[in-house]
Amino acid sequence: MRLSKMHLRTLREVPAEAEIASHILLLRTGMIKKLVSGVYGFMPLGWRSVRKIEDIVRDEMDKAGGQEILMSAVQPAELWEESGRWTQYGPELWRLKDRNGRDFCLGPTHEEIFTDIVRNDVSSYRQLPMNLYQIQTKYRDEARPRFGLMRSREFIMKDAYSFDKDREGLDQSYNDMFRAYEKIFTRAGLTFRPVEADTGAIGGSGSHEFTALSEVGESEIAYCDACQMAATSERAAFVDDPATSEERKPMEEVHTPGTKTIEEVAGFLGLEKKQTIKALLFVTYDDGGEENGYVAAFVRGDRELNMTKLINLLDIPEHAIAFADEEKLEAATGAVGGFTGPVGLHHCKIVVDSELTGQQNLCAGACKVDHHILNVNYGRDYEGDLIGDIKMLLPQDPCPVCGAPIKYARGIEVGQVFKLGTKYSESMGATYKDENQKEQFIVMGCYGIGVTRTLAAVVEQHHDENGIIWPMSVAPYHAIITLMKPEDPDQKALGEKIYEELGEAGVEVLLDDRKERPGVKFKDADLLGIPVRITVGRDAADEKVEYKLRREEETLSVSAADAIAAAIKIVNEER
RNA sequence: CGGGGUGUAGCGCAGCUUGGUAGCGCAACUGGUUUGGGACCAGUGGGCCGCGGGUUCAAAUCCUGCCACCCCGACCA
Repeated sequence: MRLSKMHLRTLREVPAEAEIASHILLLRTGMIKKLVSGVYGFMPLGWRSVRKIEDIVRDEMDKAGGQEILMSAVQPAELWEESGRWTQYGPELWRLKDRNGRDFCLGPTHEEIFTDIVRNDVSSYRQLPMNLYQIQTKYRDEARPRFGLMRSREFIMKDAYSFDKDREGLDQSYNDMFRAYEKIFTRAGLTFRPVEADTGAIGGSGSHEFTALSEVGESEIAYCDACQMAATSERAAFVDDPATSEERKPMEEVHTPGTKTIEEVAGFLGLEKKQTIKALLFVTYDDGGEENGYVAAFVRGDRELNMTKLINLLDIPEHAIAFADEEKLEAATGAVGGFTGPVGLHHCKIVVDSELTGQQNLCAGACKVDHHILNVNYGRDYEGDLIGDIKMLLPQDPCPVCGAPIKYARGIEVGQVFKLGTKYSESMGATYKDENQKEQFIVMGCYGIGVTRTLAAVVEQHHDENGIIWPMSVAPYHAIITLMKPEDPDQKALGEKIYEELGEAGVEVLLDDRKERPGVKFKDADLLGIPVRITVGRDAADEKVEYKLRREEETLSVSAADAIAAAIKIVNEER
């Protein structure tokens, strides 16, 4: 491609709307264009990189036994009603009506559609296992689109679904996908980490996220250097402090004026934070959005509540719970803001962190203004409706696997794999006949990769202050030939010759033949970050050029023939 | 959804406090001089000043309602 003919518009200045490197650089290189908040279009260079990622994904998916299909982004509400997600999914589901008032949505994901295909087409164990995937535009009406392609309302996703006879088959399919994902992200040039993840609203029994490490990432992962443990912060399990066997003392109400926070109470009474009980109060909503109950969650004073774990324990959708309005709650349950404890609460579901059941003589709120109770003991003084691990694993806490101190890192979630099990096949009736002519539910898995988010993650990990530094596999072009003076006959001839020969060798090459000053071309070449850079200038008459691989490498003065050979070699090694 | 900020030429911004009918840099176009790291000179074109309502002889500027966009938080298969 000749730059003089290409639709390319680079920006000299940083667009006001962008804050992080990938967003700034994708806009400055003219690779993406914003239409409205969270909706982007791809210009020639941007689209080429998207397709590079798609092709890596296709290649590895096909090798892992997947078959590519393409379903519509428009989905009828009926299927979502069958699975129960039409009401469960919440406002992120982009809903629309046709002219007759019939309900549809733009697919945020396609479990219902793929389950529907398979329940119609699959009837025998002989047809299983099967893996179908598509690369397609997805829609999620995000509350807050952010950072360009990182969190957008329209984005390109690869979604795959596996269909197996049983759990063992699913485990195999899941592992195949897991390995394919490792290859895909490695080929895309990402530094990433697979981490155990929560299954969220999509449901199911097991999941990993593939997280590209980055400070600007929105995912938080807890990991351990001493062993292989790595999990999202909301998923990471916690091993409770060992139960103590202190003698249980009688409860004692104490006057603790103005001590609303754990720090204040502990300080006032001369206790450690771990000797207290922290209360968190929530209101829950039914499907119609009406309030239908209260929840009080209790964790040890030195712990933090993990909302995801709480929601999973309660087994309710994410949007069905919110922090409670204190005054309303007080009338209904006896809770008092800042002085709520598990003793004396009523009309309220009580959720107790498992750790509290083994600890003696703790201090809790008395459900009475300016009062706390000492020596509260689980079993004797209060009980929970639900008991489980509802606390965050924080940095320095002991690793649940090996006990070493936990570390935290941030990252961009570029892919996720789920074991769905029979959640959708049961709700939607997807069955097959086994060898004994018995009807069985198909066991499913689903596997997503955010293609456009992966592009953003690659730029986030591969750039410097002058521009993008593409890995070969994802670069829009492999090489760029810069003509210093395109009107100089020697330069023009040599440039064209190199352009020809590289093209014939299968190298994707740009020829910068624009009538611009050298500085402009160099700045654009830096910004675009095409890996192989060949500059044709004053030594063109002697068939000599400058050759450079990426910005960190040295610039070499070599013959045109050597530059061509070097370019072909490196492109074939790294593509 | 809560808090904060911003909307003026394709991009980046000034003007608004103190109303008088819009300006700078970059980009674009013409001519000339330049030519190895975002050139220079001269000239040209381009604006419903986010949208509506109000105050006023007069509104980019003051009042008011709405909308859009960005950031923090809530939320996020």
